[in-house]
Amino acid sequence: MSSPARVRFAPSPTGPLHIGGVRTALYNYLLARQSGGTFLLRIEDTDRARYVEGAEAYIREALAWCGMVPDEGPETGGESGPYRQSERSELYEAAVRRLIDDKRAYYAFDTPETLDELRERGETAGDTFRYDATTRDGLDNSLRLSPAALAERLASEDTRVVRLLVEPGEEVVFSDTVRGTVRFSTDELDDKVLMKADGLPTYHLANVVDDEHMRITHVIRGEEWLPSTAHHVLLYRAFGWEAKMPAFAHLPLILKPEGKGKLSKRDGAKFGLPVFPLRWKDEVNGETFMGFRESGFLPEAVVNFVALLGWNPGTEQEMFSMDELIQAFDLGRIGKSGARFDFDKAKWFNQQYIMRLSDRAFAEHAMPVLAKADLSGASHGDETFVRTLAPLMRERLVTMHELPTDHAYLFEAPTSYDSTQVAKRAVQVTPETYAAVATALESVEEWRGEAIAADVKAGIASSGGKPGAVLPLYRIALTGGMSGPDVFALSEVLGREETLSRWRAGTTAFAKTL
RNA sequence: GGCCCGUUCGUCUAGUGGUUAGGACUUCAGAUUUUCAUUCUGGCAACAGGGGUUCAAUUCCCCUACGGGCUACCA
Repeated sequence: MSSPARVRFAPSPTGPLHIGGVRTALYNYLLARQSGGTFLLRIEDTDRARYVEGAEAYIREALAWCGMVPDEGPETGGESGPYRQSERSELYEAAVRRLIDDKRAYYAFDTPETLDELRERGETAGDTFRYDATTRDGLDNSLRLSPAALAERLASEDTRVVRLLVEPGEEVVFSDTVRGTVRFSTDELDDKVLMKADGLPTYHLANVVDDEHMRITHVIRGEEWLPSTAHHVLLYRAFGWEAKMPAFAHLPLILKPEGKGKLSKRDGAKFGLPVFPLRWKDEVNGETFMGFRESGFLPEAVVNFVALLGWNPGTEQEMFSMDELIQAFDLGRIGKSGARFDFDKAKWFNQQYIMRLSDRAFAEHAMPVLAKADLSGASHGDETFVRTLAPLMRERLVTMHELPTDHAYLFEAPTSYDSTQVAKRAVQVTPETYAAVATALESVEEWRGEAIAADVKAGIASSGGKPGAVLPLYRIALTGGMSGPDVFALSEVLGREETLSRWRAGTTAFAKTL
């Protein structure tokens, strides 16, 4: 076991956390738990324009649902707080001042419009404009200003940003736990903005400063950050923190179920599947995105599924509890290539977890789903009743959602019958047999599956009926169709009265079809 | 376009300088279940292409192709 890791999950509250974010959080969490370390949540809310109300609460709830409660964070507090970047401004200001004093950063007064224009012009000329050693001298920044001129400029109303001074001709080399040695030439790196015109830091600055101040040991994040890691290394270097820089691990991205590109929130609607842990409603345009939770998924299944997207233990084990994941997880075994989001596999995991639920847990998971379902009668609100359903239903549900939809007959009498099946069987059955079955049901001594089966079959035989025709009808009378659990076990949980009532209603209807 | 990263069955992946290239999902067939599901058995199905290095490459190197990411005063 390694020394205690201090890791952070650092989302930006610009919307709901999608499944890729869940995985990033999970890997951080696993490393923390495995090493006896600390998992912190840091909210990177430095972009005021994209800030979304409710996103932070969503993130917290999603993490909690998945069983990952941060040890430190905006809610829980901790020794490294505050945990929202918007509340840490002094730290960034001090850091930036230090960089400027050390001539590792400078003020730039160029307006966004000027820069846009330069970029556009570059594009038409066939090359890319970059704010760097080759261009900075011709731009509006403090590098060539005398101290007096700069002071005057700073006192003015002009907007200004602070940029990192990147020296050309150097090589930035760092080691990534997933990718190995990665190299960048500073010739390719631009003078990244560190402090925006609104006085808030950019991701790059805030991230490095916070990771240092929070004594983060491992930065585990998505692959989209790999290119900018070069800048981050430069920042660590500029601050003199390079020796205690955290280890980096850049995770491969999660790709769309089909087609090209990384998974996006639109893919949920496009493919009719959830890509978020929890449902999310966009308050601005009213759009709703489905969540795994609301789609009837168990958090354990989602965690298990997501854990194996890009990581594997090297054994053939696929089912992992959180504790087992903590035991088995290994940063070094994370794959390098992007993993496609395979919803079929997610469903399979869910089915596996539902099968392993105790009767009680089954009912606990089913109740909220049933409460929202449009079902008549009261049985679906009766937890004791729902618990008796567990042994019959556990092995035939992929998600809990199917309980009130595909298996509504558990809670209410069927409103229609599978007519082709009925037509095929009803001609082979006499009214005497229908009556004999009803009598048998009435006289079953002990209302239990085996006894019901024995008596019903005896009734059919005594009336000269064919079991092969009657039994399917018995099922149809109870459920409306041809699928579902063992009919006699079902009869048992439904109770004598309900079973009889459905049988009578069914046989009446069957007789009419002749 | 530039930079960086990647490429084993349809999908997630294991794996090795010499293997019948393994597992899981999906799918197909069969058995069990007078239903469905589960379970079991079996089948289809992969080392992107081209050059090297080597007695031997899926494995090591190079190139190409393809895929992905980044290229914002967004993260």
